[in-house]
Amino acid sequence: MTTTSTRERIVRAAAEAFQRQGFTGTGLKQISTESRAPFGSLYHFFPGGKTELAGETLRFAGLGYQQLVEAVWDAAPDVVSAVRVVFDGAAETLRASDYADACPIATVALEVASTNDTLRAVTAEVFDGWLASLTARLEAGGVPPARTRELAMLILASLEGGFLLSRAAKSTESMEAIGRCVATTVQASLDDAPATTRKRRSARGRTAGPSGSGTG
Amino acid sequence: MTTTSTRERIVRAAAEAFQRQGFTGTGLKQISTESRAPFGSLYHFFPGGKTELAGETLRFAGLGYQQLVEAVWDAAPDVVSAVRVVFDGAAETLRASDYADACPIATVALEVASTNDTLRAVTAEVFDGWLASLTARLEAGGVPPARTRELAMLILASLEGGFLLSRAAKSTESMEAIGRCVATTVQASLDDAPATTRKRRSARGRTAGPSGSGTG
DNA sequence: CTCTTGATAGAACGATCTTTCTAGTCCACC
DNA sequence: GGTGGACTAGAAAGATCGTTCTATCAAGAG
Repeated sequence: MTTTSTRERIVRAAAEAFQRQGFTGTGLKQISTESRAPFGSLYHFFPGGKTELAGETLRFAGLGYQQLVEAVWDAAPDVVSAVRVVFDGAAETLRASDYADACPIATVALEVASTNDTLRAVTAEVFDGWLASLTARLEAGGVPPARTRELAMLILASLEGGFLLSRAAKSTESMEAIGRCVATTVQASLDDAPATTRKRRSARGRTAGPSGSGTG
Repeated sequence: MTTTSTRERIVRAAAEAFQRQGFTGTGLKQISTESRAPFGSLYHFFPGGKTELAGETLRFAGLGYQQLVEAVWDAAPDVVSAVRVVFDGAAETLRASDYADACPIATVALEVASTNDTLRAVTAEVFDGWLASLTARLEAGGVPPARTRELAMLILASLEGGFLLSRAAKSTESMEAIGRCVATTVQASLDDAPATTRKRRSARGRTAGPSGSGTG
């Protein structure tokens, strides 16, 4: 209990702080306070200091967000409505948190891209994981294999860009509009596919139903 | 000469530093050193301190990037190739700068979104200007007015997301793939348009020519 | 000439940052 | 039942941060 508890509280508090204030904008003292962990414990669990803590935090938050998106995606009846639900969910999260909760690693990723190669590599790993997850789901949903990876990149980039624009404007208009555009593009990739490659769960006229079933 | 020189050197040095290291990651001392401006001059020209300097820097860099994109866009023969050229140009800039030069305000925008409402509002203004510029150019290029704004949002968000993914991965693969996807989507919006609304400069089979003419 | 004003130049200040270090506490295990 | 290792707790150190302050300089106005 104790073993996971303090360490996990630190990582969770760090994830939240890094997400909202970035890497350099977050002090270890704040993490110590908000996690109710003694200051010395930070360096006990993460001897590598702030960089090691941030690395672990990015992996933790990255995996958590991936699982969240996967749960929402897999509950949707087809890839097109999955895209819609993911973007609408992102918009809802933004609204509910007053535009504080967005991508847990994008802010840090941009900050460290040119200043800390260790952390940059971690963010690249996380994004790669997300892309692999999206690519697999697109292919399972009937998107032609030749297009799954570039569409996964489009979805992820648009989502990240949507977070950026929505947070700046304090409005989810862009996130919702972008979601519609991307959903249309994914739909088009299904229409282009030869009929033989289409699989179940492709969207044919049916609109997104309520996402009642699934992992929740 | 002297009047603009020091002040402008400060803003330019700040723009570069903020772009690469973010807001909290950049110290005033560094800006003073790299601009070869006396430290006192920073507070002479920007009595509001770091926030005022950052605000001016964001507006300056935002306008500069807008004009750069507009020049590239307007040199293209149609909207679809304009999108391609913009994304390819972004990829080229990333490569040429070893993934340091990307969007001049995205990093700061994410950093300050939840911590500094003054600067957040400035970033929102800049993005609004970019969106207005893109929207006008899409409409002039024959995109149905009902879709220009959401497509402008898609283009901008995808470009920003492309910068994020490309910088993290130190590869322009994503930027290029995303550009192709977005170009296809814009093309589709032209195909959907009733023939009467199509204007000159719409892409019909012709591919992107050399971008010889224009503002340069 | 003096006075004024915009700009230069950097010292000083208090706060905060990351890292390191030294104790003290708790508990499992020999 | 004492001993070792994991964890707690926070002080100390050394650097850097943003801001403020004073002093100097250059040049045009009266």
